[in-house]
Amino acid sequence: MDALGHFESSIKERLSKELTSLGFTGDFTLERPDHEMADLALPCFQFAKSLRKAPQVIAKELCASLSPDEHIGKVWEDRGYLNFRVNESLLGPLVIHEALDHRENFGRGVPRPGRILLEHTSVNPTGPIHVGRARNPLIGDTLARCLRMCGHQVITEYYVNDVGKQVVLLTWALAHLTEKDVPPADREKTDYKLVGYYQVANKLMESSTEVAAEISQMTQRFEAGDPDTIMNVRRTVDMMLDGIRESLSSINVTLDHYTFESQYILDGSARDVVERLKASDYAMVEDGADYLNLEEFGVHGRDTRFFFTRKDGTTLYTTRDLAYHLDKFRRAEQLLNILGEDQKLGQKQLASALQILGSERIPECIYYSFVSLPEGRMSTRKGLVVYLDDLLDEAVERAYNEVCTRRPDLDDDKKRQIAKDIGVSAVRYNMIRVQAEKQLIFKWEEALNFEGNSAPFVQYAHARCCSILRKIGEYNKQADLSVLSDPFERRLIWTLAQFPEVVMQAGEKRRINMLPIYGHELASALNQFYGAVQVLRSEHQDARLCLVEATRWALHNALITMGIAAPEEM
RNA sequence: GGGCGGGUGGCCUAGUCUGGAUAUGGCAGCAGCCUCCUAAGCUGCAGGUCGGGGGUUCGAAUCCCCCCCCGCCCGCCA
Repeated sequence: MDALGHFESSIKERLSKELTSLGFTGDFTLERPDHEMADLALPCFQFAKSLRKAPQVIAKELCASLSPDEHIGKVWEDRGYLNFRVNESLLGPLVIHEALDHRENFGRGVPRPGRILLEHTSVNPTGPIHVGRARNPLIGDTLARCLRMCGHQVITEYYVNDVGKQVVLLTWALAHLTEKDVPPADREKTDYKLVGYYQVANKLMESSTEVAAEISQMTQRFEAGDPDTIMNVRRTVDMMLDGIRESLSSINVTLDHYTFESQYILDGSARDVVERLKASDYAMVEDGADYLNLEEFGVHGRDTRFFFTRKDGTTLYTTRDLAYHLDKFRRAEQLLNILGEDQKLGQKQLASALQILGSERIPECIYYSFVSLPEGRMSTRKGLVVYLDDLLDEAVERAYNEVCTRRPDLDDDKKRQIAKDIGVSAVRYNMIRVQAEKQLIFKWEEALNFEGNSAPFVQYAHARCCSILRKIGEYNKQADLSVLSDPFERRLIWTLAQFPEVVMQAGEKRRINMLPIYGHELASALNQFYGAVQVLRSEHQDARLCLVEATRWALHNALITMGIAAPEEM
């Protein structure tokens, strides 16, 4: 357990004893109020009824029976609350040494059993990734980092949609068209180039019955499981994926595995799912097409019918997704999916079908709302779209201009490196700082914010720590830390002490937006300390250096957990 | 029509699961702070019917009911 946890549980235990002797048994809440007020607080209103005493009286009685000890620094009563100040002469040294000893691992949880397979991104490989879709990899990658920091073993995976008319059409296009048939691409990247081929082929298919027939035949061969056709399409998709991977990599997202949907046609497991579902009590047939009746599973109205084959007997996307989930459960104990909010019904149906198939586990899903533009929903066809690559370029360029005006002393390579660290991070931070369910309207000025609640703000605080530490070189890490007692130092220590708990909560509750919130809070505490307290050449230099370095590690680790660079200079 | 999710100062947002003290920050605005460890910073001011209405409670942004607004879904597509 982390330092703060020891304090909290010790105080809670003592309270529990005192409450029992007053006649109260059961659970109670101990809260962390605003730090100005107290470190921990016990609202005594919750005991008033069963003890038949006024809250103020209870608080006073508890206060009288509790004296400061190893963990309690101060205890007092205030309008029905029992307030605590933790024993700061113990907490400070404990937390600071914890950070100084563990450095990159400060805040890391103990290893936990069981593998988590986290599926994220999984965008259809039909074109470059746009900012609407980018929310998925950013949430997924950040959650993966966070869970790993918590001590979990996490495998990340992209489920590649290489089945369907769109990708077949694209494959046809690559076989029958050349560069001169298509308009020039916006970028020298495969995902941009392929879009032109797709558009031209799509027009051809609409105007020519011959082309349409060829594509239809290809699709049929594909669904019949013809290995050559499937591998051919897969090669096309892989080209598209190269471009997507490049974009993901530029925002610091990489995935462990890519699983192709067509695999479940090739290996017959989608067929197995069909056979097993057909044999179930919930299976029905309409006009040759099979479906499940999910009325018993709480799926209402028209949605109760969940089709898993076409009338020609071929499998559907959802059937293959079932095979995929059964496969995933063979590879991991726990499944996590990051999905757009449009997938909710499908996942409900999928979970029901998994139960029918006898699976004891279902995936846990995290849904996010779509990112739209002020003009409306993003649409490639309407040209209402902002590509991730363009956003990143713009962010890095703006960051470069900022670096040039602020740090003319640096050489150009250094400036470019810092610009990249800052620009990319600003975009990442802004996407993950808002809870996933909230709908997001993309605005350039917000996405490129470098001040206030932003990545550069947190990075800047980290760079400030590094700058101080760089100037001093060696210092005495065994300095007496009890001298750290002014309000800014105490505030910083208190915030620092929260870090392990924040990582744990962010991971376990799947609320990664706690990370940027905390990062901002810690950076803010450091900046206030920095403005008010002299470190170098001060009376308490070494003790303060310990605090600065401890803060440096917490900031560093918070940034890395968010997938954000932690530059030592900016 | 049904289901799910969101609604918090001009704008963005935390807190809602697990009810508690003056509702968290940021942006924009106004007023200050660089002979001193990086001013991407700091200090101060101003700005709020927590969508609306009922209810439960000693106490509601938080729980329950009704309503309003916004988003998403309701294909033998993927």
